[in-house]
Amino acid sequence: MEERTTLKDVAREAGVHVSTASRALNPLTSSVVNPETVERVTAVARRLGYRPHPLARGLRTNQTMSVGVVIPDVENPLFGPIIAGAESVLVEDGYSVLIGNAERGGIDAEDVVNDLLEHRVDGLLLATAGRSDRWIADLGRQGVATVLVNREADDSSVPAILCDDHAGIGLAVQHLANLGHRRIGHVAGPATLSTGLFRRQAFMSWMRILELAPDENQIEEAEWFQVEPGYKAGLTLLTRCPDLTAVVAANDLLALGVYRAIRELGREVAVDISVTGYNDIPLLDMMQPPMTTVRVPYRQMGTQGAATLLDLMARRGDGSTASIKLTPTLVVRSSTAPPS
Amino acid sequence: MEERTTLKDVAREAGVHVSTASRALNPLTSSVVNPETVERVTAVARRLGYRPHPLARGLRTNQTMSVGVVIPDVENPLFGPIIAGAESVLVEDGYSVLIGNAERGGIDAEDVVNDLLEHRVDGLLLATAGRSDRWIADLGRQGVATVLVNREADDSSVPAILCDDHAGIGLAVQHLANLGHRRIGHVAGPATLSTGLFRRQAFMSWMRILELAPDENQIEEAEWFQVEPGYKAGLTLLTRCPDLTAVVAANDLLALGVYRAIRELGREVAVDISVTGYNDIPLLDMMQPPMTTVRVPYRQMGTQGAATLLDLMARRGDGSTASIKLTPTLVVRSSTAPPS
DNA sequence: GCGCCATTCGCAAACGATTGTATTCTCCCG
DNA sequence: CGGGAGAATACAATCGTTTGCGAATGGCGC
Repeated sequence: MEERTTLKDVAREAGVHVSTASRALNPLTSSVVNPETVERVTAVARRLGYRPHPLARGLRTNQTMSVGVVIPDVENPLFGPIIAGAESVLVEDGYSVLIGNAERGGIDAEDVVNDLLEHRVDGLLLATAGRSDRWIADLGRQGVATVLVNREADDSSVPAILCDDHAGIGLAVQHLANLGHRRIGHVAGPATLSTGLFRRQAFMSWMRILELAPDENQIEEAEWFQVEPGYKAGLTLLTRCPDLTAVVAANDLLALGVYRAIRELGREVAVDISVTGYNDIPLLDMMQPPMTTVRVPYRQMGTQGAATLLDLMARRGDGSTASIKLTPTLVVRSSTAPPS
Repeated sequence: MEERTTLKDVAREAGVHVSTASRALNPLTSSVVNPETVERVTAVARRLGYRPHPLARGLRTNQTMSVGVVIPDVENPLFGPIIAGAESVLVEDGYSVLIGNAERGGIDAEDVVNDLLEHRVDGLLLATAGRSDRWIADLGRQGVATVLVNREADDSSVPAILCDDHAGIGLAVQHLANLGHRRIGHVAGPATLSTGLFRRQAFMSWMRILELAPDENQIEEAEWFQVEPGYKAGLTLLTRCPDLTAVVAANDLLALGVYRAIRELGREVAVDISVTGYNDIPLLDMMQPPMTTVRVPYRQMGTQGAATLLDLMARRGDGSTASIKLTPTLVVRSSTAPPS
C-alpha cells in the first residue's frame, strides 16, 4: 500500500545528500549545516510527511524509545493509575510503554524483565511486589535505567518512588487515637512484601509514639492482600483480642475482609469497632459503611516514576539516584467513630 | 556493559558464514543447510547465549513483534482483565504489548493509534469506546491487522470480539420477570457508545418479547458510565415513574448510582426496588446489598482478541474476518427480590 | 597570490540481521 | 574423463538511519 517516505526521498527532493538531510533534521546536529539548507530540508520533510523509521534509528543509536513497565498484576485496580500516570508523561517525550505482566507468581518477574530487555527497552519501571530481589541491583549496575515504583530495594542503588507509609499509617493511628481509641489492632499484609512489612513496623512505631501500649499480639498477618485473607486474619485477631475497639488494616481489601469478620462476630462496623483501610481504591465510598482510609497518590507515583526515569535515561551513568517519598492523605468516611 | 553476542560471533565460532548461521537458526530455512551444521551452529548459539537483535531483524523483515493495545481509560478496572488476557496469549508467541491510553477524550484515539503505528506495531487491539470511527475502516484497508474488542465498527470489515449484549440484558430482564416484576425501568448509558446504545435496544427488545409493556418513557439515559450520572438518571427515572419495581442498569457503576437514588427517595434496594448491574466489576459482592449483575468475560475477550489478531497477522490479507460473540452469565446476589 | 582556517557538505562505514544469487564441491552418468 | 545436477555454503545487497572523516568552498590575512 502507501510507500513509506524515507530519508533518501527527502534528501533527493531537497537536492542534498542523505547525511546532510539527517543532520538537518536532527536539532542536535543541525548547527553544523547551513541554516538555509536546514530550512529547505525541513520543508521538504514536512511536505512529504517524512517520519524517521524507529527501527533503523534504533539499530544505529541503540535505543528504542520505549520503556517497560512491570506490574505484578494488571487486574489489580491499583496499577491502573500508575500506568496511566507514567504513560502520560512518557508519551510527552516520545516514549511508548511496553507492559510486562508478572501475574504468574513472583519468581518470574525476572523473566518478564528479561523479555522486556530482549525487546531492548531503554528503561524500566518496576512495580513488582517482592522485596530484595538480587537481580534488581544487577540491573542498575548493568547500565539499564531502572526506577522502582511503590516498592523499595534492599540495595538502594536504584531510585524508588514510594509513599511514606510511616506517615500514612500514622494518619490512621492518630485519627483513631484522636477519636478516643486506645486498644487498636492491626491486620498486616504479608511480610514478604515491602509494603506489608513497612506498614506493620510503622504501626508498631506509632503505637509506641502515642503510648498506646504496643503489643505484637494485637497484630495478625494476612496471607495475601485480598478480602478473604483479610477476613480470616480479622477473625482470629478479633477473637484473640476481643477488647479491641479499632483495627488498622494494611490495605483496603483487607479492611473489607475485616468488615466481614466483624459482622460474622455479630458486631457492627464503626459502632462497635472502627476500621481504617489503606490505598483508597475506587468505590470505597459506596461500601457500607463508606470506608475511612489513607489515600495514596498512585497516579503521581506513575508520573514521578516516569519523570525520574526520563532523567536517568537522559544523563546515562551519573545521576543522583534520589528516591522520592510522596505523602499520603487521610480520607475520613464513616467506618470510624468514637468507641462506644 | 556486557558485549552483546551477535550473529557474526556465532558464525565465526561455528566456522560458517553469517548467512549460513542465519539460515541454520531459522526453522523455516534450516532445511536448506546441512543438518550437521545446523546442529553445530545451534550449539554454538546456545553456548554463547545468542539472541537475535529485534531491531535489526525488524528492520529487515519489517515487523516489530509488538502489538498495540488501545484503551479508552487505563484507570477503568474493566480493562485490566482485557489487557492481562491479551498479554498472556501474545507473550506466548513472542509478541509484546505496547499500551496506548486514549484517556484524554475520544477524538484523539486516532492520535494514539498513529503514535502506535509510528512505532511500527504489527497489529492493533482496539478497545476504544466510540462508535463508528471512519479511520478504523481505513486502518483495515491500509493493511494494518486490527481487531476490535468490546466494541463494534459500523463498517464490519474489521473483526470484533464482543459480548452478546442482547443475551446479557435478556438475562437481567428475564431474571426480574421470573421474580414477578412487570414494571421495569432502564438506566441507559450514553448512546454515543456502542455499548450504551445496544443495551438500550436490547432492553426494549426483551420487554417486547416478554410482553412487559415496553415504554421509552421508562428509560433514562445517563450522561456517562459513572456512579454520579447513574445517580442523576436514576433519580429522574424513579420520580417520573414512581411505580417501577425494578431497574436494569446498563453498567455496574450506573447501578450503584441507582442504589443512591433509591435511598435518596427513602426507599430500599431489593426490598422496594430491585436493581441489576452489568459487567460484574470487582467488589460488587461487598456492596450493600451485594449486587445482582451480568458477568461479562472480559479476560476471555482479551485472549480471544489476541488470538484473532495473531491469526490475522499470520495470514496477511486473506482471512475470514469472523467476529466473535461471547456469552455473558447472570450472577444473582441480593439486589434483586420479588416485588413487595 | 598563496596558504590556512572555518564552514558546509558528501562519502561510506557502520548497526545486525535476512535473503536472492553466485560459487564451490561432490557425485554420478554417459 | 568431462560435464551437469544438486546440495551446501559463501557473497553481497538490503532495510533506513547515524556519524566519523575527508573533500570541497570561500573568505581572509600576510
